[in-house]
Amino acid sequence: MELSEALDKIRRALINREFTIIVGLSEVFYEGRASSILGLGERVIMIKSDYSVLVHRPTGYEPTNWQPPNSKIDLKIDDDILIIEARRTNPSEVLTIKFHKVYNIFSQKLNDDADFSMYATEEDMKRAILADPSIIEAGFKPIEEEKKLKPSGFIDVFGIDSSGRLTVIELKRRNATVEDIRQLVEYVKGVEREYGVRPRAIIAAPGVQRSAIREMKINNVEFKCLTPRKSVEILGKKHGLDKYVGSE
Amino acid sequence: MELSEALDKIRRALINREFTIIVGLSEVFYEGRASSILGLGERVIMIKSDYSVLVHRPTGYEPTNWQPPNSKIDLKIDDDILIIEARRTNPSEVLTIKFHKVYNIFSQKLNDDADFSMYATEEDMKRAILADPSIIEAGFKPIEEEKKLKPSGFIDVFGIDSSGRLTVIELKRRNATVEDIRQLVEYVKGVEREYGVRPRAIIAAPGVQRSAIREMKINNVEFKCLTPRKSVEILGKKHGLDKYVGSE
DNA sequence: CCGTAAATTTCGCCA
DNA sequence: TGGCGAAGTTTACGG
Repeated sequence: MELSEALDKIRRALINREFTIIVGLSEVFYEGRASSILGLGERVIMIKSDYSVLVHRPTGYEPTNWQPPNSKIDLKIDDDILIIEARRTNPSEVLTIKFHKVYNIFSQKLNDDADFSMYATEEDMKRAILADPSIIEAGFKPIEEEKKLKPSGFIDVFGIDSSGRLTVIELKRRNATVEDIRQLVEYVKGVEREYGVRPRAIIAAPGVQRSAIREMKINNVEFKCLTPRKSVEILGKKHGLDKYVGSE
Repeated sequence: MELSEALDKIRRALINREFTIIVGLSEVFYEGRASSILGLGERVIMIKSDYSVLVHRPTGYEPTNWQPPNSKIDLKIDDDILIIEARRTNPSEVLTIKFHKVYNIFSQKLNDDADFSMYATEEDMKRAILADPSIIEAGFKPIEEEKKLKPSGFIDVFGIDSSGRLTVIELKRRNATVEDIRQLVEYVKGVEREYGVRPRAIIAAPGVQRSAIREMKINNVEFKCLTPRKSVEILGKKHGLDKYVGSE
């Protein structure tokens, strides 16, 4: 495709805030928080209607380079090269894409107002505990969620156990790491500063990494197995899902 | 576009491991580590040559749904709906895209063997200190990089200061947070366990968050201002890399 | 705006 | 393969 024709097409598409996809042979440069250079190769560039820019190579989940929404996009042709420059400020960053060849351009105004719902998040685990505190243990009573601690941090679930002892619960939707345990221990210290008594500490997660177990023993952290999936079942959302997705 | 024609096109493209882009009206379902439902809307689906799948809405950096490389992709038409199913195992996850309409399909084999180079990373900061330890302070001598600690963790740079005192340096390419300071303090404790003496602790970063300053004072953590950009400059003077950086 | 933490984080390194 | 930590992390939700 002629580069001048490509430039016109892209310019029109951007003015109309169309979803724009450019396929071609390009080099990519980035300068901002870091710097990067991507040599000449065939790849796909997407410019979305919010003026975010993504550079995708033929493999991998992540874009190699990008610019977030509301970037300022400039187009020009220089020395038979189509240059797309996407700038943002704060932090000041510039993404420069140099197309040596443009194979194909697609652009279209896309309409997408659909709801996106995600289940089996850490938030669902918290809601399950609040809905049925006995899944932690019999007699557990939540006092507060997202309790703010003095210097910094938020306790996921703060409550009292059946013997009236203050209890700090940290939730993780994946196996807990040593870092997660340290975070929980910091919360324990925060509660101790505020109340003058050392609370129980419970990590509620699907599992615990080996290295974290050591840290748990040292700091008297208890483990309660709780998975995101189980939490969703407790919340009774499973039915809403499996009419769409076959359960096996 | 006829869905049967679309299916044929996509099937051929996948067999040939072409970069495939499908634009149309779709619903998206995900079931695996979590679950999600995305209602009917116009969006762009990319299937890369490594069989990774990305679902992009008209705005935002992130794909709303995806499947990583090497997913198993099945196509079928059911009730006048084109269904693309991408499965992976370990963890078991399935992404289901239901196209009610397909507006456009692009597919092409893309060739991209280019090098990707990133500068001004945390790794560059470490290399800069090893190349010129005086940027930490006069007389500083690195002993070890990425020193492994007993229970867990790696010290970025481990060394001795001009008075012979053990020194632990934690690097951050961005302003240090209270979590970063706590991580550093854990490393200090690890060194104390191993050597029986409490080392100096230095956080080397462009800056420090307000809340982190409190944590630094409590734990006697020192701050040394070092930016990724400055580090690259130092490396450039020593190794002639500056022809890549700052050339605009 | 900063601060805090989640995320289907992903990715890369290394044992 | 699993643990460990960085990332131009991004995104969301507070104050």
